[in-house]
Amino acid sequence: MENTKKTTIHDIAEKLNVTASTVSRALKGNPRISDSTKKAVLKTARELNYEPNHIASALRSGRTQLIGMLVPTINRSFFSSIIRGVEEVANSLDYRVIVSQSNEVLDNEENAVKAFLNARVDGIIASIGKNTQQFDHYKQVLERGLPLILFDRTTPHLQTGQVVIDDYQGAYLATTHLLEQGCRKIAHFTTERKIDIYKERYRGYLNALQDYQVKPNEALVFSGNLQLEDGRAHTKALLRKGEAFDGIFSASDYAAMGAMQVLKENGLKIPEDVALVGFLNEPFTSFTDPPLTTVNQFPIEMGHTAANLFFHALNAEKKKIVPKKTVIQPELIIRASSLKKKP
Amino acid sequence: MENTKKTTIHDIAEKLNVTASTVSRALKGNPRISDSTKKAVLKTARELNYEPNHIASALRSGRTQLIGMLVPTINRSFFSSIIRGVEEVANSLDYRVIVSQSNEVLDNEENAVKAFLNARVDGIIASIGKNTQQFDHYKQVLERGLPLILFDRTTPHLQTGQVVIDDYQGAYLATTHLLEQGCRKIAHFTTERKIDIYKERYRGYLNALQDYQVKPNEALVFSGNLQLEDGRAHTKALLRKGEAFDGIFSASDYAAMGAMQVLKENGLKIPEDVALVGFLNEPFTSFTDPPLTTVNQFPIEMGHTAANLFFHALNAEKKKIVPKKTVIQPELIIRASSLKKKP
DNA sequence: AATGGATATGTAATCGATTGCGCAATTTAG
DNA sequence: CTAAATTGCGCAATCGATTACATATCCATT
Repeated sequence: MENTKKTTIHDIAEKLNVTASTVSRALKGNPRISDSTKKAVLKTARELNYEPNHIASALRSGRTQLIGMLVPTINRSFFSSIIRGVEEVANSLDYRVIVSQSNEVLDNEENAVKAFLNARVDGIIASIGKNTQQFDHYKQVLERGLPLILFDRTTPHLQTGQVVIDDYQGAYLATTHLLEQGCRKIAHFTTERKIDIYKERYRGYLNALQDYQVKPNEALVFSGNLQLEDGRAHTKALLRKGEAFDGIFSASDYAAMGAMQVLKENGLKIPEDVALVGFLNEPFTSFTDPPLTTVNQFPIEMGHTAANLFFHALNAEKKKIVPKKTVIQPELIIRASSLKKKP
Repeated sequence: MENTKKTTIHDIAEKLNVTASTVSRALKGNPRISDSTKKAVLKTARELNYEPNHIASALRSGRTQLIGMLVPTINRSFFSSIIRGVEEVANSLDYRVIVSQSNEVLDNEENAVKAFLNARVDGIIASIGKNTQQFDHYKQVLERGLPLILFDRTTPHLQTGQVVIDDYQGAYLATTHLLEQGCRKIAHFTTERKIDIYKERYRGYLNALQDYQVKPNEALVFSGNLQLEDGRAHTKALLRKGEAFDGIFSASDYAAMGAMQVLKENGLKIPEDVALVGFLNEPFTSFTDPPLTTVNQFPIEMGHTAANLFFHALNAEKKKIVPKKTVIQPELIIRASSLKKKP
């Protein structure tokens, strides 16, 4: 209904016999404009159902109020929760979030960043691909002076804001918990991937063992892709080898789930025979039987933090702030899969 | 490196001694430009590392290459998968996707739509809130002549493109499957919500019973919010009442999960004593014990379809096309929770 | 009365690309 | 060989808001 034409500041200006610049200033609360005209402008703006054209504003001012957000996979709980967290903060500040996914492919990653830049986003929040070793596309972002915040999957090759959880601590908590439950032969599922987070989890595992005077056993450490099938294969290998084990700390919930399946198929009791701990708090972990003990990464909070860092960097602009790195402390969610001693 | 200044079509024009309009046309492949100048333009564009400014283009042309996507909750598997599907198609056509979430709150929904319009998106793909009964904000989108595609949660109050799954058929398949497994006293978990999809599932349930000459029993139908706790409560109520039942078809996986928990807690065997079928194919359903039979809604494909409808509507523009409604056929995923007869 | 300084608003360029209109130059038709 | 059509490109306005700079008015100061 009403006019199909959108009203612009010129329409308001005409109606009030002032110029568009006055209207623009009035709408922005410029102190050089008298209160009376400000009021009048606001009033007719409302009457004419004025809505600012962000595109025109963006062209002139160079600020689009858009954040480009790049994740490996949109439809994975961890990432979609982070998107949610970012969206919540961005929305409250009248910013909007463009999402793209890389599917862990460098080419997609580069194209997405380029598309973001062409869309003239005000900055980028991203988690880098598993196999990405080349960071020129991100460097371009920084060279343009745009804020870049990395989360979860970060790299030391980029001097910029980062949000990660303390993977070491998460793994340490998980392993310590197994040790406290009486486990002494604890297997670990990890990956060869050159991502720091898995190295950190491995380190946490080793240090926990050390702190309990348990000698690490290389035969209990398995490397793969941390998917369900990997967990199944590792567990079968463990059983086949006859290597004694009474606990498994998997760096991924999926692999832990694979272990749970194979253990149950072989008539082993969880946690009595083998206690099990995963990592990431995937939504399914509370629904397994027994429910899976895991490490919560607080993804929504991670999204909030990433967004806050983003806006901090955005406001600092040229002031050359030192890139901030925020480390979120994980939480061990203890469920039945590892709880031998009833409290 | 290089210039910090972005190169524009004017820079290219200057270097070639032509005007910006010629450059613009050349880049767009306008047939009125000779092949030789086109080649020259392309060449220097590459040399100068030219990247088009979408904002400027958007202001003049009125097309932003942006799609506003509104979902109730970003971090739910069903919705994030649809976002993924939309993003895939949009990306391949050089469109970008802005996401927002309503959290099922009308106010958020209205604000998100308004924000999309202010960002001058080329159209909107949305799933309406559970409690939304007021559609003026969507009508404004249509009045502006922008494409609006609704998915999953739709309404007859809006004449526009829609993508839904055949909820009736999904429920019919599910219930028929239980009947074929020998169940005759099948409970149903549903909701009072005024959303068509649940009514359709109820209808599918009833019709399947009818086709098998099973008389519906009102005492076996439970209405709630379809969350885990609701499923638990309904199942406990069933057991308490002593109402005999040998199967449950839940309109949600979460409620089905609640049922599974309570049944197991009460020493009942699944599927021998009670066969169980859910709806939605939540990721956790394959990890429960026993794995949960459920109905696949093909969310990624639904996203693809929504995006395709969107672009169809976008290209049709003023040609006043009849709003298309696409119905996706669901698939029953049969797992151990309902499989009494081993095939 | 002349000068200075606020205060309030106007002028016009600008952001970068797009596009209707116009006009040469060249080709084709008759 | 001239008129008409086509080809290739320039001119300039435009999208809507922003902003550096200029200007006008009014009051206060000396």
